[in-house]
Amino acid sequence: MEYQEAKEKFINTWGSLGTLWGINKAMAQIQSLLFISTKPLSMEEIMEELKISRGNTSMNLRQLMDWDIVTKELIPGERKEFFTTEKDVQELARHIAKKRSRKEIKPVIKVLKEVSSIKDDGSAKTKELIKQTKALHNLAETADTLMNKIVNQEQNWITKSLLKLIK
Amino acid sequence: MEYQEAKEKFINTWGSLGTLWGINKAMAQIQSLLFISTKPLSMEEIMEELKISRGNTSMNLRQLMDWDIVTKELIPGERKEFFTTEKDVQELARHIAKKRSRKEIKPVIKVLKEVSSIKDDGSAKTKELIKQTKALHNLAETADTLMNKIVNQEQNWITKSLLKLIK
DNA sequence: CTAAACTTTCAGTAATTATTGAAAGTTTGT
DNA sequence: ACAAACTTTCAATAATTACTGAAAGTTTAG
Repeated sequence: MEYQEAKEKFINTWGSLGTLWGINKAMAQIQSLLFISTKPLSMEEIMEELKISRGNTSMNLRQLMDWDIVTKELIPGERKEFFTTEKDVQELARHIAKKRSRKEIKPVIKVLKEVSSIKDDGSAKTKELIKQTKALHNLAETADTLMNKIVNQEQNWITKSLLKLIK
Repeated sequence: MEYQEAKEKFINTWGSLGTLWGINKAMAQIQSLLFISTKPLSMEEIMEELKISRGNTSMNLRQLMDWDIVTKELIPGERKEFFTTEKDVQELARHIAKKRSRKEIKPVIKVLKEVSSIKDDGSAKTKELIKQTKALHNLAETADTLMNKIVNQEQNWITKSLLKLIK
């Protein structure tokens, strides 16, 4: 496989994976393009490479910056803006986990807590609702905590020793 | 909050979470309905409760069964089919993790391996592609392994001791 | 201050994904 | 074997989500 083919394969695969997990394709592709680029890229270059419009590029770059995954790079003497992505996969994972945890998981955990805290009126239906949402609340909280801890670099020794332990 | 309100809140929240993570709403809602039900439900009952069509119900039930999350229950004397979901959250998580790992993560890991194995032609671009996809491959494999191990009940003692360790 | 160089916004449109409903298919009791 | 009771399939349609392109906005150099 040649460079160009490998590059396209990577960008496409990453794009489809994104789609499957609720991340839009263009966003995933822009990120992956930056991820393997040797230098910061301008909007022009991204548009050209991925064959997407200016508007689309702009909006998705913004969201990537909002996720703290992509940053603007100002190159002296250049008027255009250039973009880079976090190149360290650990950091990358950390940012994504943090964002999705805060914006998606935590609110659900909150609802689970509320629902599982309704007054037990003694009926079987209510008992079941409480029991099951409690279990789910517990699982969600555990998974969320675990994910955040694992992905947090300061505690990285845990990950390492852990992996040795269970692999 | 009364039972009915709590129930609706739970089903809706779960449905939206599903959507966010690439699982369709009806599917997530059917599962959550069964999850808090005290008895197996018929297609009729599910349709009625969630206000969705027969076709939609049928297709999503099939997919849930395909994921081994929902099973048909044959009730003696009844001609209709009834459905139940796995009630144990650990089991539930295990089934979902297993399925998504096999169908979505593993294929991506394979591509990452291929791409990161291209011949190094000495150019900076190629070197970067190889380096970055290798790092990603490594992360993806680690995360996938970890998730599967954690979620696998046989090794559950690990999860427990792990949680004590890091919480 | 002005114009060129660039970025953002957003209404309109396209693409994708989910849902319906009715016809076709299947199973079961008699 | 027949028909009632039920489920599945799938073409049509609706709903959602993503993308475009051009107008509006912003920044910078002179």
